[in-house]
Amino acid sequence: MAQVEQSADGADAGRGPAGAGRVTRRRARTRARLLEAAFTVFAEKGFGHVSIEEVCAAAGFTRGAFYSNFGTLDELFFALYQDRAELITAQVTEALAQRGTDYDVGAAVDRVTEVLLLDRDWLLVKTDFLVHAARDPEVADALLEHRRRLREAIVRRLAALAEYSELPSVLGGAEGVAHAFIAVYDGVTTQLLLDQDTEHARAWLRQLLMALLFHPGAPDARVPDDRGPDDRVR
Amino acid sequence: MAQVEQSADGADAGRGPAGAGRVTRRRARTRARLLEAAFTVFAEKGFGHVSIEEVCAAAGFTRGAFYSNFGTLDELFFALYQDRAELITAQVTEALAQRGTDYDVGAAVDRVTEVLLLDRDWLLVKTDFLVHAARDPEVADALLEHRRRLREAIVRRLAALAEYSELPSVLGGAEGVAHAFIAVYDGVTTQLLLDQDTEHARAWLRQLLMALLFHPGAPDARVPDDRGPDDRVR
DNA sequence: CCCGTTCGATACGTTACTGTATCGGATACG
DNA sequence: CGTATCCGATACAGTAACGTATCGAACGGG
Repeated sequence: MAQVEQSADGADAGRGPAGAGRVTRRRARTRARLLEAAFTVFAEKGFGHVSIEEVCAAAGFTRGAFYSNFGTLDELFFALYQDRAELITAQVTEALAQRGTDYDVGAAVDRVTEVLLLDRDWLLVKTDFLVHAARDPEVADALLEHRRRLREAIVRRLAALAEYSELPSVLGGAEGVAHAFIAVYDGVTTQLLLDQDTEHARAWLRQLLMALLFHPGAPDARVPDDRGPDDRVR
Repeated sequence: MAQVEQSADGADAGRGPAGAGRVTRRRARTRARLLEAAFTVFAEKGFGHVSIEEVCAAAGFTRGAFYSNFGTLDELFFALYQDRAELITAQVTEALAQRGTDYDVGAAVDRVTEVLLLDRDWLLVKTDFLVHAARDPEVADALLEHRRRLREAIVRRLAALAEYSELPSVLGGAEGVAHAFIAVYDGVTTQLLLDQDTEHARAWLRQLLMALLFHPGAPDARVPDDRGPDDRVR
């Protein structure tokens, strides 16, 4: 399914005879309510077991409101993910940025895991979205882009850290470490979705990240090739 | 949804007035064909966007065959996962076991990643199942049990390895390393689902596993608590 | 305060899929 | 080879959700 509509503000995705949409205020509110309701319903039942009607009912609307704002459920899901992902990215970036008081990575790691693992509903929706993206290249691109931004934030922080502490070379510098971080995060998320033990997941994630970070750069460790890990679609 | 039916052979899950089911031969064949078809269809569209009719059509049956063998789509999905998971577990166990010629972990790692990352369809279905399990404790238990078996196989291999090479203590011995392996595997899987680059994923997984494995056990690395990672549901 | 525009509710026809009940052919067994 | 049983196909009724077209009310600019 094509996911166009990256107009500046992101509103006016539905139909609208307006070529250049007149904004309107109420519209934005109902749209927001729909997204909010969709988040709840998706988290509870999972995308794919949710009907348009259900979302509308949860938001206190009828389908009329939906079709006025979106074309398909996919489109709504996409918008929903974009919104939330942007939020998370901002939070993580901020958590990584605030290093006024301490140069201790541990604290930064804690702040980030807090943001990333706290909301189970978000993890559920995010995973649903992953499954969705895995079958649609356009959606996958959006998700990869989101991950790229997150990774960049991490890389920036790592670069700062590298000034006084060496990064493990086995993984290929800051980029590699950031990649590893995200992989580990994804892995811990998977486990958390199953055992529902947030505290344990956070502790475990912290442990893994620290282990990766303070891996003494054994120069002779066998690496399969010298190509740095990056995102390449197809 | 309750997932009972763990009768010895696994057949006779549908209805059947037979208290102790007469096996029958044809039944098993159609059941297998249904599962096979379901796998394909699920991989392509994702569970949740698949109707009973679709599965039946793909298998060359009508719904009569389905309702004779299963009660719900969930039930079929569960059976499907069980079958495949068992297969994978066996393959991995075997890949880990065959160490006659070499004591090089690298080779073992390669064999395992081969099994685990080769089949994209399986990854898709598996992730779908994860999403499903995340919302149903009974299903989650089954998945966790599968992961436990996999982990055990890894632990056995690591124990053998530990005889002549020390394992990193930061992660908490063989159990911890095995946990970390699985986390990393899950993480790489996520990335692979998005970028579709199997070769890269395998190389990257290998690199991460090796890094974890040969992490010199820095004894003073901060660990959040001394509790070893394990599976606790709820 | 008024009027044109926009938005969401309502009504309607349509479709896809469900679950059950029944039937005829295949199957296993003596 | 005959027969009781099993199993999958078929027919049927019912339902939930879809997408559209239309209408009245809220909205916001003048």
